[in-house]
Amino acid sequence: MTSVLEELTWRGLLHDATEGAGAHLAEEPRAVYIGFDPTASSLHVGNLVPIMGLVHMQRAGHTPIALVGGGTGLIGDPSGRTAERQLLTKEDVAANGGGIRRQLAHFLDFDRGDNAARMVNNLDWLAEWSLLDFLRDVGKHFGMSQLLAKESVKSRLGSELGLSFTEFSYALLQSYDFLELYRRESVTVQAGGSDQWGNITAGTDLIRRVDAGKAFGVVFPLVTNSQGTKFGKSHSGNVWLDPKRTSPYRFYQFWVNTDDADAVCYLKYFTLLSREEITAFEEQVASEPHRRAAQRALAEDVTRRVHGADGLTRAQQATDALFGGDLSGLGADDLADVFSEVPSSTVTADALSGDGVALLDLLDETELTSSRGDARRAIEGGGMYVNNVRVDDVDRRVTSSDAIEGRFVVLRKGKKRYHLVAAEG
RNA sequence: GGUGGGGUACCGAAGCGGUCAAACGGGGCAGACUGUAAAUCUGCUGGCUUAGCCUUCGGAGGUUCGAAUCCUCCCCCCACCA
Repeated sequence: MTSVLEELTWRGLLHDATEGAGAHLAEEPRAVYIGFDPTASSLHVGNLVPIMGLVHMQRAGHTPIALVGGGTGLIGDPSGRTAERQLLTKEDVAANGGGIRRQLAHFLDFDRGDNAARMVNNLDWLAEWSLLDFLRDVGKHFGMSQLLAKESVKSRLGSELGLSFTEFSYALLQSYDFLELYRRESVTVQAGGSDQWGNITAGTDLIRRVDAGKAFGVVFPLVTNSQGTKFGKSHSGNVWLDPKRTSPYRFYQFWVNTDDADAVCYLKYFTLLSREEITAFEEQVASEPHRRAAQRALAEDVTRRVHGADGLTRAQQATDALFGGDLSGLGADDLADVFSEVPSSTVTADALSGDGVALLDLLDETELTSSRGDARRAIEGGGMYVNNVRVDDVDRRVTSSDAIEGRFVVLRKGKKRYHLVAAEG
């Protein structure tokens, strides 16, 4: 058995662990679980740390169990939340759980003999409880002073937004999940983000009290970037693992754009590269930063895992074409291929004939600019390009002579944001 | 319930009868330099049919030639007292 906590430690993935967790995990194969909130039908890059946590557990010989909070998702976890949550419907939760399982399959092996990953849904056991039984059998073991002392509860009680009884009860449900998994699947370790520490230790306490059992908790750090801003957001919002929500191209670009200061850290977090390989990249970042070898390796590794070799290839082709600069060598078919990853809109071929259509009108149909005033300013500021040629006239018109092979016009704002306009009809 | 302070654009925060689409800072966007990085510097940052016009300063009325600024009522926050 390799020591999984040692592995997590050098990768910077270990934030805290309950006493004895390291020895417990080093001793023999265990079952480890992490809960995922089914608030959306897709996971996003913010979930990658816990996912990688499970990956490391499986590689070390433990059995990873992903719990989808079908029951708890109906309640909502107050941890790290400033306001009461919207409640999800049961149908939402069920559908979202299915999406999450498909994505986890890219990371975890669900077929591997001894320690295949498993997926469980806490709705399966939480739904069976009656309120009276739950209060008698589970609630009885929780002291109010301990519950009130939890950071997530304290901060919400102090704020004007308050905390409903529903969300307050969340810790009981999560604790009970741990107990249930301890009993039915012999799960002895729960992992999660550092914000889950309170919920996890509440679970280990419950197991000790009710079953006199030993259970452990391991938590990962919250990922930040060197700017101290939130990780996992791009200009278009969350970066999702679902290619329908975030195209492989944009996903790849998200990683390529990682700061130098964060690149090595992210390689440790999000890839399975060895210590030696990562050290080599660290040296490259220092000696020849302009090559951006670490960022490329990071983007390549993560994109391949999430979107497959095929998705990676398409993302890289698009990148080469777009950042190579010159579009003139590309035919319409190449363009269509490359830009399949990029947002697009259509215009009728008729509209482009003669005087064509005002660029401002064309931009109205895109998400490149938020208003005509915004579009005007972008052009005046020299930040707008047609077919990679800077536009210097606010009243620029786009005609059929701009359309490559009569089919496509490429709009670009700034260095990186592209939009493809297809002529139809 | 009483007293005092306050609600201004994405956020923080000035302004307290005209020169206010509203200082300044942050954030965001773009440009320059670079390496699709960071830092730095520059410009922009309500909408539109853009030398002009329209809608904004908690809400509704009012005074005035003219209101974010004055008055009335209402709503909401904060502090202290009860």
